[in-house]
Amino acid sequence: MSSAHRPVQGMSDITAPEVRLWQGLERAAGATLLRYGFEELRTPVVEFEAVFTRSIGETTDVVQKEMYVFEKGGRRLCLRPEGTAGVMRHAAGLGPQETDGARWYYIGPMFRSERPQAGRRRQFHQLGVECLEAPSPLVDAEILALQLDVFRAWGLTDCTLKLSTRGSGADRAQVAAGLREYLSPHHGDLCGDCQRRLAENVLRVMDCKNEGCRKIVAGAPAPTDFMAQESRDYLAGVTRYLDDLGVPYELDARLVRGLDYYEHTVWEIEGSHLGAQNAIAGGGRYRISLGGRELAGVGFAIGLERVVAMLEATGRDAALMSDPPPLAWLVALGDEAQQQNLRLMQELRAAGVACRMTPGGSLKSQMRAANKAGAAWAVIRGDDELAQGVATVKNMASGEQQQPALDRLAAALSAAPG
RNA sequence: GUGGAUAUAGCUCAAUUGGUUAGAGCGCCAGAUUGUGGUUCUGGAAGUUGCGGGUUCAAGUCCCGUUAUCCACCCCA
Repeated sequence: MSSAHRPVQGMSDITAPEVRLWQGLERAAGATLLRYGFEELRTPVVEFEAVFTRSIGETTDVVQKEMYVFEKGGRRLCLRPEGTAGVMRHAAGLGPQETDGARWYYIGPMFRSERPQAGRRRQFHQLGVECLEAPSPLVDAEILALQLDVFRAWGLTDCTLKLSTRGSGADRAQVAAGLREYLSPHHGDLCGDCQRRLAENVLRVMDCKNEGCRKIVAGAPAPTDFMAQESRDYLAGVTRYLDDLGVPYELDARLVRGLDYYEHTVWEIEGSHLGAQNAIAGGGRYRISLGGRELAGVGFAIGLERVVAMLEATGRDAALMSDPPPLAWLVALGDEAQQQNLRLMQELRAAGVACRMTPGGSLKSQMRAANKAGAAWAVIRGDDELAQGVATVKNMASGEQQQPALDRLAAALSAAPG
């Protein structure tokens, strides 16, 4: 395996038959999203670096060490590491009457320069939605219901919704200060990572897998204890609507969302059969200032590689894949038949029949090619057929043969193979 | 960015304490009395053992470096 024919580290080709699963995912999700009034928005993969640094946060790992940044024409550009910021960049260029109540979804590749592992690629794909309606627990609940509806459309019902709140911008400082106050006396007992987190991102300490840290964290006050009543009421509103809709969820005060723009409702969806990276989606309410406009919305992003992995691990991938149409394989005996088959093949395609041919070779090798490709029919023509104006049609599964006239050939091949 | 494991034919894997020309299964290609695929039989092609150095009479095997893959950490979908 030389590097000449290998993709870049952490990026991969998606080939048949798996690519048909990807097509099925898009189809099923698109149908669900349309019922919620979402339109697709396709934004560029390349954006100005500032689009992300300003919204995701200068100090986040995504910005500091994971973005593919480059300079072109004196401008700092980058490959998008996530979808929300680009959509908000688009929205910032519109007037309020165009963004108010806007509902967009996107699907496409994102790029983060991390070390690949199970469920983590440098180029990965997300399906996300952004909803710019006026902030309300009702909208948050609806978007959560939508997300689970998308998963249901994919046949994924064994997912766990973990829900929490980040509070308002003002709350965040209170939470961080409150948790630091509790954790600081235990500084020496925390793991090395957590000693660093204590200064940089206290919430992450709550999420640590280390045994000793977990014990300390177990006695810690909940982040919500440091939030304003208003923020707690907002979360209570979301859960009330979720209860009403019969949407199951788990409140998880230790849930951490890494990007700066989140406020209030945040969530994560955990899948199964996935290894260490078991979150298949994340979302929340956010507030982003770009181009002089402040935009508030709620949305989520689904990691499609992880969804694909889960579908494949649980054997539910086949249900989403549409079978390719029955294939007719044109087989020629002799140059004259070969030449006429090319024209016949185009006529059959125009009539809606999927077909291919082998550009030469013995009858046996052409038949072998037909079999290898999984063709439903072999359409054989030699001097006899040309003279009689017919084609010999062999059903590859049953071995049965018939000889329809050429004007009835397309009809014969459109019928389901026996 | 850090750590562990791995790297031999298209694929999955062998190859004794370092010892002839690196093998097998599957797959691929061709043939088995003139125009028929799959099963069977016969034959064939296919490898700079990831790459580069080193040790040795001798390296797929030992040592160093490097690249990639897988897994985990940090972080995140």
